[in-house]
Amino acid sequence: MTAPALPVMCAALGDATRWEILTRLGEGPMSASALARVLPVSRQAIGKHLDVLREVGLVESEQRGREVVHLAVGARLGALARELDRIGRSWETRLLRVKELAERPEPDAVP
Amino acid sequence: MTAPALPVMCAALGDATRWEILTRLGEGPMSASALARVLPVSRQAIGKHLDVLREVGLVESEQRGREVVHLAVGARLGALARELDRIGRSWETRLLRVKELAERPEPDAVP
DNA sequence: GAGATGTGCAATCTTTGAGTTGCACATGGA
DNA sequence: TCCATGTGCAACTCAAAGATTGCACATCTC
Repeated sequence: MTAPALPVMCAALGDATRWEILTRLGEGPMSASALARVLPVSRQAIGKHLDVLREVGLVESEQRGREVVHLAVGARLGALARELDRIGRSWETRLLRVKELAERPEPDAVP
Repeated sequence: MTAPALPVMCAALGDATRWEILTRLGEGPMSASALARVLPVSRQAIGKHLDVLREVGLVESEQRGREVVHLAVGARLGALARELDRIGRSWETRLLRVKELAERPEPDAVP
Protein backbone atom coordinates (compact mmCIF):
# COMPACT_ATOMS: atom_id res chain seq x y z
CA MET A 1 0.00 0.00 0.00
CA THR A 2 1.27 3.45 -0.85
CA ALA A 3 1.52 5.93 2.01
CA PRO A 4 -1.65 8.02 2.32
CA ALA A 5 -1.49 11.81 2.33
CA LEU A 6 -0.50 13.40 5.62
CA PRO A 7 -3.86 15.02 6.38
CA VAL A 8 -5.63 11.70 5.84
CA MET A 9 -3.27 9.86 8.15
CA CYS A 10 -3.62 12.53 10.82
CA ALA A 11 -7.39 12.65 10.44
CA ALA A 12 -7.49 8.91 11.09
CA LEU A 13 -5.61 9.56 14.32
CA GLY A 14 -7.70 12.59 15.20
CA ASP A 15 -10.47 10.74 16.97
CA ALA A 16 -10.54 9.68 20.60
CA THR A 17 -12.44 6.45 19.98
CA ARG A 18 -9.98 5.37 17.30
CA TRP A 19 -7.12 5.94 19.73
CA GLU A 20 -8.92 3.75 22.24
CA ILE A 21 -9.19 1.06 19.60
CA LEU A 22 -5.55 1.43 18.57
CA THR A 23 -4.41 1.25 22.16
CA ARG A 24 -6.20 -2.06 22.65
CA LEU A 25 -4.97 -3.42 19.35
CA GLY A 26 -1.45 -2.35 20.29
CA GLU A 27 -1.59 -4.78 23.19
CA GLY A 28 -2.64 -7.68 21.03
CA PRO A 29 -5.00 -8.82 18.29
CA MET A 30 -8.73 -8.45 18.91
CA SER A 31 -11.99 -8.89 17.02
CA ALA A 32 -14.52 -6.11 16.48
CA SER A 33 -16.98 -7.83 18.77
CA ALA A 34 -14.38 -8.13 21.50
CA LEU A 35 -13.64 -4.42 21.18
CA ALA A 36 -17.33 -3.62 21.35
CA ARG A 37 -17.56 -5.49 24.65
CA VAL A 38 -14.83 -3.35 26.13
CA LEU A 39 -15.54 0.07 24.63
CA PRO A 40 -18.73 2.12 25.07
CA VAL A 41 -19.72 2.05 21.40
CA SER A 42 -21.53 -0.40 19.19
CA ARG A 43 -19.77 -3.07 17.12
CA GLN A 44 -20.90 -1.35 13.93
CA ALA A 45 -19.31 1.93 14.98
CA ILE A 46 -16.10 0.07 15.76
CA GLY A 47 -16.29 -1.59 12.38
CA LYS A 48 -16.34 1.78 10.65
CA HIS A 49 -13.40 2.99 12.70
CA LEU A 50 -11.49 -0.13 11.77
CA ASP A 51 -12.25 0.59 8.12
CA VAL A 52 -10.72 4.04 8.48
CA LEU A 53 -7.65 2.72 10.27
CA ARG A 54 -7.13 -0.10 7.80
CA GLU A 55 -7.48 2.37 4.94
CA VAL A 56 -4.40 4.27 6.11
CA GLY A 57 -2.48 1.13 7.05
CA LEU A 58 -2.58 1.61 10.81
CA VAL A 59 -4.48 -1.64 11.28
CA GLU A 60 -4.23 -5.00 9.59
CA SER A 61 -6.96 -7.63 9.72
CA GLU A 62 -6.87 -11.36 9.43
CA GLN A 63 -9.61 -13.96 9.26
CA ARG A 64 -9.17 -16.40 12.11
CA GLY A 65 -11.79 -19.08 12.02
CA ARG A 66 -15.21 -17.53 12.40
CA GLU A 67 -13.94 -14.15 13.49
CA VAL A 68 -11.70 -11.43 12.09
CA VAL A 69 -8.91 -10.23 14.35
CA HIS A 70 -7.28 -6.82 13.98
CA LEU A 71 -3.84 -5.57 14.94
CA ALA A 72 -2.15 -2.16 15.22
CA VAL A 73 0.72 -1.60 12.80
CA GLY A 74 3.48 0.24 14.65
CA ALA A 75 5.66 0.56 11.58
CA ARG A 76 3.07 2.77 9.89
CA LEU A 77 2.93 5.04 12.91
CA GLY A 78 6.72 5.19 12.91
CA ALA A 79 6.76 6.20 9.26
CA LEU A 80 4.34 9.02 9.98
CA ALA A 81 6.45 10.12 12.92
CA ARG A 82 9.58 10.33 10.77
CA GLU A 83 7.78 12.41 8.18
CA LEU A 84 6.39 14.82 10.76
CA ASP A 85 9.82 15.13 12.34
CA ARG A 86 11.36 15.94 8.97
CA ILE A 87 8.80 18.68 8.34
CA GLY A 88 9.18 20.12 11.82
CA ARG A 89 12.93 20.35 11.35
CA SER A 90 12.52 22.15 8.04
CA TRP A 91 10.32 24.75 9.70
CA GLU A 92 12.92 25.25 12.39
CA THR A 93 15.82 25.72 10.01
CA ARG A 94 13.87 28.23 7.93
CA LEU A 95 13.01 30.07 11.10
CA LEU A 96 16.67 30.21 12.04
CA ARG A 97 17.64 31.54 8.63
CA VAL A 98 14.99 34.26 8.87
CA LYS A 99 16.27 35.28 12.29
CA GLU A 100 19.86 35.35 11.08
CA LEU A 101 18.93 37.67 8.26
CA ALA A 102 16.94 39.87 10.62
CA GLU A 103 19.83 40.26 13.04
CA ARG A 104 22.42 41.02 10.40
CA PRO A 105 22.06 44.80 9.88
CA GLU A 106 23.17 45.12 6.23
CA PRO A 107 23.42 41.75 4.54
CA ASP A 108 24.44 43.21 1.14
CA ALA A 109 21.97 43.37 -1.71
CA VAL A 110 21.77 40.45 -4.15
CA PRO A 111 24.15 41.09 -7.09
CA MET B 1 1.54 25.59 27.33
CA THR B 2 1.01 22.00 28.32
CA ALA B 3 1.01 19.43 25.52
CA PRO B 4 -2.52 18.76 24.25
CA ALA B 5 -3.86 15.22 24.08
CA LEU B 6 -2.75 13.18 21.09
CA PRO B 7 -6.15 12.96 19.38
CA VAL B 8 -6.53 16.73 19.61
CA MET B 9 -3.10 17.35 18.10
CA CYS B 10 -3.76 14.89 15.29
CA ALA B 11 -7.22 16.30 14.63
CA ALA B 12 -5.65 19.73 14.22
CA LEU B 13 -3.38 18.21 11.57
CA GLY B 14 -6.20 16.21 10.01
CA ASP B 15 -7.42 18.89 7.65
CA ALA B 16 -6.07 19.67 4.19
CA THR B 17 -6.64 23.42 4.45
CA ARG B 18 -4.75 23.59 7.73
CA TRP B 19 -1.84 21.77 6.14
CA GLU B 20 -1.85 24.34 3.36
CA ILE B 21 -1.73 27.07 5.96
CA LEU B 22 1.03 25.35 7.92
CA THR B 23 3.08 24.82 4.79
CA ARG B 24 2.98 28.53 4.00
CA LEU B 25 3.71 29.50 7.57
CA GLY B 26 6.62 27.08 7.59
CA GLU B 27 8.26 29.15 4.88
CA GLY B 28 7.90 32.36 6.81
CA PRO B 29 5.54 34.52 8.87
CA MET B 30 2.30 35.63 7.24
CA SER B 31 -0.89 37.45 8.19
CA ALA B 32 -4.35 35.94 7.88
CA SER B 33 -5.21 38.35 5.08
CA ALA B 34 -2.08 37.41 3.18
CA LEU B 35 -2.99 33.75 3.51
CA ALA B 36 -6.52 34.46 2.29
CA ARG B 37 -5.09 36.06 -0.83
CA VAL B 38 -3.17 32.90 -1.62
CA LEU B 39 -5.56 30.16 -0.53
CA PRO B 40 -9.05 29.51 -1.93
CA VAL B 41 -10.87 30.23 1.34
CA SER B 42 -12.07 33.34 3.09
CA ARG B 43 -10.03 35.22 5.67
CA GLN B 44 -12.54 34.28 8.37
CA ALA B 45 -12.20 30.61 7.64
CA ILE B 46 -8.43 30.95 7.84
CA GLY B 47 -8.81 32.77 11.11
CA LYS B 48 -10.68 29.83 12.60
CA HIS B 49 -8.04 27.40 11.36
CA LEU B 50 -5.36 29.56 12.93
CA ASP B 51 -7.28 29.44 16.21
CA VAL B 52 -7.23 25.65 16.10
CA LEU B 53 -3.54 25.53 15.26
CA ARG B 54 -2.62 28.06 17.92
CA GLU B 55 -4.68 26.11 20.46
CA VAL B 56 -2.42 23.07 20.07
CA GLY B 57 0.77 25.11 19.84
CA LEU B 58 1.50 24.48 16.17
CA VAL B 59 1.26 28.18 15.38
CA GLU B 60 2.38 31.28 17.23
CA SER B 61 1.06 34.74 16.51
CA GLU B 62 2.56 38.16 17.00
CA GLN B 63 1.13 41.62 16.57
CA ARG B 64 3.25 43.51 14.08
CA GLY B 65 1.97 47.01 13.60
CA ARG B 66 -1.51 46.92 12.17
CA GLU B 67 -1.43 43.27 11.30
CA VAL B 68 -0.94 39.96 13.12
CA VAL B 69 1.63 37.60 11.67
CA HIS B 70 1.60 33.87 12.29
CA LEU B 71 4.37 31.28 12.24
CA ALA B 72 4.56 27.49 12.25
CA VAL B 73 6.22 25.98 15.33
CA GLY B 74 8.40 23.09 14.20
CA ALA B 75 9.34 22.13 17.74
CA ARG B 76 5.77 21.23 18.53
CA LEU B 77 5.53 19.01 15.48
CA GLY B 78 8.80 17.37 16.49
CA ALA B 79 7.43 16.64 19.95
CA LEU B 80 4.39 14.99 18.45
CA ALA B 81 6.60 12.96 16.12
CA ARG B 82 8.67 11.64 19.02
CA GLU B 83 5.56 10.61 20.91
CA LEU B 84 4.09 8.80 17.91
CA ASP B 85 7.39 7.06 17.31
CA ARG B 86 7.49 5.90 20.93
CA ILE B 87 3.99 4.45 20.67
CA GLY B 88 4.70 2.80 17.35
CA ARG B 89 7.77 1.10 18.78
CA SER B 90 5.80 -0.20 21.75
CA TRP B 91 3.28 -1.79 19.38
CA GLU B 92 6.09 -3.45 17.48
CA THR B 93 7.79 -4.89 20.55
CA ARG B 94 4.52 -6.31 21.85
CA LEU B 95 3.89 -7.83 18.48
CA LEU B 96 7.32 -9.47 18.57
CA ARG B 97 6.67 -10.87 22.03
CA VAL B 98 3.35 -12.33 20.92
CA LYS B 99 4.98 -13.96 17.93
CA GLU B 100 7.76 -15.41 20.09
CA LEU B 101 5.21 -17.00 22.39
CA ALA B 102 3.27 -18.34 19.44
CA GLU B 103 6.32 -20.01 17.96
CA ARG B 104 7.44 -21.59 21.20
CA PRO B 105 5.46 -24.87 21.32
CA GLU B 106 4.98 -25.41 25.08
CA PRO B 107 5.81 -22.30 27.12
CA ASP B 108 4.72 -23.88 30.48
CA ALA B 109 1.33 -23.19 31.97
CA VAL B 110 0.91 -20.43 34.52
CA PRO B 111 1.26 -21.90 38.05
C1' DG C 1 -8.63 63.86 7.26
C1' DA C 2 -9.95 60.27 3.85
C1' DG C 3 -9.52 55.96 1.94
C1' DA C 4 -7.47 51.51 1.86
C1' DT C 5 -6.13 47.56 4.44
C1' DG C 6 -6.28 44.32 8.50
C1' DT C 7 -8.74 42.44 12.25
C1' DG C 8 -12.62 40.66 15.36
C1' DC C 9 -17.21 39.09 16.38
C1' DA C 10 -21.73 37.07 15.23
C1' DA C 11 -25.23 34.66 12.56
C1' DT C 12 -26.00 31.32 9.16
C1' DC C 13 -25.56 27.41 5.90
C1' DT C 14 -24.04 22.97 4.57
C1' DT C 15 -21.65 18.87 4.72
C1' DT C 16 -19.23 15.44 6.97
C1' DG C 17 -18.64 12.06 10.37
C1' DA C 18 -19.69 9.45 14.54
C1' DG C 19 -23.06 6.61 16.27
C1' DT C 20 -27.32 3.89 16.34
C1' DT C 21 -30.81 0.35 15.08
C1' DG C 22 -32.34 -3.40 12.22
C1' DC C 23 -31.87 -7.38 9.50
C1' DA C 24 -29.63 -11.18 6.81
C1' DC C 25 -26.06 -14.50 6.65
C1' DA C 26 -22.10 -17.47 8.02
C1' DT C 27 -19.72 -20.47 11.27
C1' DG C 28 -18.23 -22.85 15.45
C1' DG C 29 -19.65 -25.80 19.36
C1' DA C 30 -23.17 -28.55 22.31
C1' DT D 1 -29.15 -30.23 14.06
C1' DC D 2 -29.90 -26.27 16.90
C1' DC D 3 -28.20 -22.22 19.01
C1' DA D 4 -25.02 -18.83 20.19
C1' DT D 5 -21.66 -15.80 18.43
C1' DG D 6 -19.40 -12.96 14.80
C1' DT D 7 -19.76 -10.42 10.66
C1' DG D 8 -21.60 -7.42 6.74
C1' DC D 9 -24.68 -4.16 4.66
C1' DA D 10 -28.14 -0.38 4.72
C1' DA D 11 -30.94 3.40 6.42
C1' DC D 12 -31.32 6.85 9.78
C1' DT D 13 -30.34 10.42 13.44
C1' DC D 14 -27.67 14.01 15.28
C1' DA D 15 -24.03 17.06 16.36
C1' DA D 16 -19.83 19.18 15.02
C1' DA D 17 -16.85 21.33 11.80
C1' DG D 18 -15.68 23.91 7.65
C1' DA D 19 -17.00 27.79 5.25
C1' DT D 20 -19.58 31.97 4.06
C1' DT D 21 -21.53 36.72 4.51
C1' DG D 22 -22.15 41.02 6.97
C1' DC D 23 -20.85 44.58 9.98
C1' DA D 24 -18.02 47.34 13.32
C1' DC D 25 -13.61 48.99 14.57
C1' DA D 26 -8.61 49.90 14.44
C1' DT D 27 -4.52 51.58 11.91
C1' DC D 28 -1.36 52.68 8.31
C1' DT D 29 -0.64 55.73 4.23
C1' DC D 30 -1.35 59.44 1.05
